[in-house]
Amino acid sequence: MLDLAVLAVIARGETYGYRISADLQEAGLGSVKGGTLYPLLARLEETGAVVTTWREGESGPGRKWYAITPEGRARLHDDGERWHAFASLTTTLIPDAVATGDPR
Amino acid sequence: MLDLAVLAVIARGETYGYRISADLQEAGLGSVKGGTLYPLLARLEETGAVVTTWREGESGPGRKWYAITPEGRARLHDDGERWHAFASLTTTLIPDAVATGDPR
DNA sequence: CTATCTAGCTAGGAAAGCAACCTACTCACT
DNA sequence: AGTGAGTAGGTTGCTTTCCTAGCTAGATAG
Repeated sequence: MLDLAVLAVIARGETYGYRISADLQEAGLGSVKGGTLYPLLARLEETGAVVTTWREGESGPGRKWYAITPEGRARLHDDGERWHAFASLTTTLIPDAVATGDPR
Repeated sequence: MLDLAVLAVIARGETYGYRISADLQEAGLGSVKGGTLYPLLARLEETGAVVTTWREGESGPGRKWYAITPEGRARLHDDGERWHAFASLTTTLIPDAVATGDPR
């Protein structure tokens, strides 16, 4: 699922790992740790959802830039819909149950 | 997360493992396997979210009935809200990104 | 008497996340 | 000159979760 969120961030424009982490945090998804993010990004690259280019930093260390591919965009679209369907299902199932037997 | 869905099903009324599995399937969450469900139910019981009573079957094998506790209901309420918030965040993040750069 | 359905459970392995740690570069302050 | 903070990338090892596969056992149908 996090894969999807990261892919969504990359889809908004070419970016790099450290900033993706900051963006996710800002979006309210909490701090995604390095041990989570970098293996995840490597998976996205392996499966062809993104491509990377290394660029030396004018100031600070070099950055690995990630750009989404057409395959990545297709995956974002499809998995996004499946995620949406799943989220809808659960968010109806759960409050229903809370209401059903809630004796307050 | 599945914990939450199972807890939601139990909250609708006392039930047993095999039927929970069928209910989840019917709800559209796919078939939850025994190797997933029974350890999960054991966790729910260990953490006090549910209590169990064993009843011999009039027809067929005995069944272990699961009933939700007040603690379980509180957890369903709290975790349900957190899940809802999370689902809302992601479902806005993802279609936004799909729309942003979609060049069809 | 075997097959199938109901019902519960275990064992083993794969995947994902997390905490902790490491490298390396830049800049500011001391 | 040295220390610390911030930026940026990465690895290692642990734990949890889920799945596949299998087991036990009662009831029922062929």
